[in-house]
Amino acid sequence: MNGRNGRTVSIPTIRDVASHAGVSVATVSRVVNNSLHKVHPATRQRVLRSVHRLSYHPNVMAQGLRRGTSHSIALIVPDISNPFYPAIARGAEDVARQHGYVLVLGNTDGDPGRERAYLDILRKRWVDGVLFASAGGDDRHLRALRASGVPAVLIARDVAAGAVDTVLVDSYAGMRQATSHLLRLGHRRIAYIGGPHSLSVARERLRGYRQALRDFSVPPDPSLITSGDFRVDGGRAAIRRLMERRRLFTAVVAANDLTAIGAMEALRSAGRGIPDDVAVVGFDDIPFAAFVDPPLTTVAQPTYRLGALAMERLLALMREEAATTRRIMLQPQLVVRRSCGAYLLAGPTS
Amino acid sequence: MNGRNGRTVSIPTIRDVASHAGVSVATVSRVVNNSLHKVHPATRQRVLRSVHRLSYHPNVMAQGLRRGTSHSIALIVPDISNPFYPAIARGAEDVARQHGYVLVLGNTDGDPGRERAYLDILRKRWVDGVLFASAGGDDRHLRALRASGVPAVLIARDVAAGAVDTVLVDSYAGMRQATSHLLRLGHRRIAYIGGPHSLSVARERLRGYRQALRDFSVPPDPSLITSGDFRVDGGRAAIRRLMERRRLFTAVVAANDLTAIGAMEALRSAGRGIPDDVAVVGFDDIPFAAFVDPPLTTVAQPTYRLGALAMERLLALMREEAATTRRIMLQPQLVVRRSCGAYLLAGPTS
DNA sequence: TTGTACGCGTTATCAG
DNA sequence: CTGATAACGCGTACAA
Repeated sequence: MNGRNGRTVSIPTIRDVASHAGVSVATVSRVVNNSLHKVHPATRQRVLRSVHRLSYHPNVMAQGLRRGTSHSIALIVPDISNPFYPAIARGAEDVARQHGYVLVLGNTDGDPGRERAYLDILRKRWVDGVLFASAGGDDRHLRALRASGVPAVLIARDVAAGAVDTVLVDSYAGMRQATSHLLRLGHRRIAYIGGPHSLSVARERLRGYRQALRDFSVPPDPSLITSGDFRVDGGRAAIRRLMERRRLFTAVVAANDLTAIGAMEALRSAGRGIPDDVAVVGFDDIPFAAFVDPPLTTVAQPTYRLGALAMERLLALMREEAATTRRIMLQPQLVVRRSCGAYLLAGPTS
Repeated sequence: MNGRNGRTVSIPTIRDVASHAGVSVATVSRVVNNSLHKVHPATRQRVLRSVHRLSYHPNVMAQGLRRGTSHSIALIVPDISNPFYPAIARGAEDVARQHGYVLVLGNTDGDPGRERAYLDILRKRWVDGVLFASAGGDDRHLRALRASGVPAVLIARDVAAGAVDTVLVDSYAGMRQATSHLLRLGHRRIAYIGGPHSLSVARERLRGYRQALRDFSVPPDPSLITSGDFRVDGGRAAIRRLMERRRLFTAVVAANDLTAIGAMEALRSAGRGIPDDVAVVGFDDIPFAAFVDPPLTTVAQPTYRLGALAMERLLALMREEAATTRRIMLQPQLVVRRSCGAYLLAGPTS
């Protein structure tokens, strides 16, 4: 009887192995843990054979109780069904699994209360580390996390307080790259539809747009800079505003993909061609730019790598190889799907 | 010292609470576990106060070791970055969290070896239950799982052997509904682009198409029934084949969204209008039908509910309320985004 | 109604 | 090199 559902499958313990091999539990433990403690090769073989014979696996719970470790790592995101996160989760899980850890997934909807609650739960569960995609710029939870001593890596979001490891995508560089592409194609009057100013990614993207103009010595026209809400409606509304005010532009840069889709829609229904007439650029966080019509050139974010790298960093932290806290910036990449100059780029939009 | 990273935050144990409240550990245990064992109201209050005062939380590891339970549930999917799964994960996690469980996420890429390996890991970890989205029709792992006594619920896939609880979306009904809609609009020559015959969902969808024709007394034309690969290319190729052979049709039903997109593309580049000329129907598993141009009417799968329901069923199973193994079929819903008769429907495509 | 003491399976310390 | 044994924190017979 092992307490599992009435089934009476007797799972072998370290003691079973010990008696089967005719040694003590201590020796078995030393063997299975590759302890630096010397153990006679012959004995080791005997033990190993018994382990295999009984198909013994150490009880993770007991190990955890003893070592204060659970061999599990949490990934906390606002919402896994937001298309920005699944690839991150996949990257993180792949690396975790390779290192013998399992991934615990938590959704917070970006609600600070739920974020805090989850962090509490994880502490209770002796999670060995946390990958945290916070929603807001609020860093109090991080402080708490830090204080509790659980290694943590922040992903996809920037936080003012620099005392925590971070892995994110370079919004600034991405948008600079996208805007430069339009400029190289000859566009000079490029409208910008940004995101909410409260989000650092939105601010960074705008900065990238501005820098690109500067690079090409094009004076920025404030009347072409408007902002949306990272949703389709925002893009639609922004274009309508621009057209009502009779602004002239030959291209549009949108702060994310949904905004770009809204913009394209509004442009089209106003009778302007895409992309013969107007080039649209967005910053996409949803991997479906290829299926939009017309298919959009995309500055894709390396979300899988982001997850994988963050996990690797976290593991390093857990091994105490964390000499100093780092801030890792991944570069998004321009994926040209058509030559005419319409794009999408990507970033979390919640 | 609690073994966590050298931090010396002393986490209170049940003994701390006991001494703080001036009672024995047994009493504390009885209180925090709402044991049926009688305990004096006054004593209970004292204990509760101490618990709160010290912010005591039972050590999950120790509980687990003692009770053979981990308060965690695994969700095993082929690939979380396949857009069909994130909403399922979200639904499952929401329900799990409400019941005090955490969700462990695993990706198998549909590889039987990896599926098996993961199931092994989970057994070792004393996971309390498993939500399993197998890739193939292979049910050996399920047998193994079943044999190990871990409660399990199969999701999104059908499996021949009926001895396991299953929650899935009714592919047959969905496709019948979609096809009927086209028939009601007056279409009679409706091409069908199916999925790989090895997948039961593909077979079910074809069956739904056929039934709809029968419902309307339209004799099925075998030359209009072709098959794809659940990818964009398959849809494209299928349409080209049909047109090369000069088949006449006024509508297309595709077995999934990507196929439908390919079909639309091929139709358009052949100079046929969408949807004025041809109505396209797919079965979509990727929630972006709204962003395709023209936006597609969709028979959407209730993936969130699928995850939530499966988790609820699993919890019932774990509470041994599983009188008999059940097979729960969720109905997909037609979401009409345009009146003209172009659609997408959804299902897992891996 | 409350308390004592054992065991869950491991690991680490200390003697041999 | 090996073995006995004391924790780790909790739940629960059993005794009081």
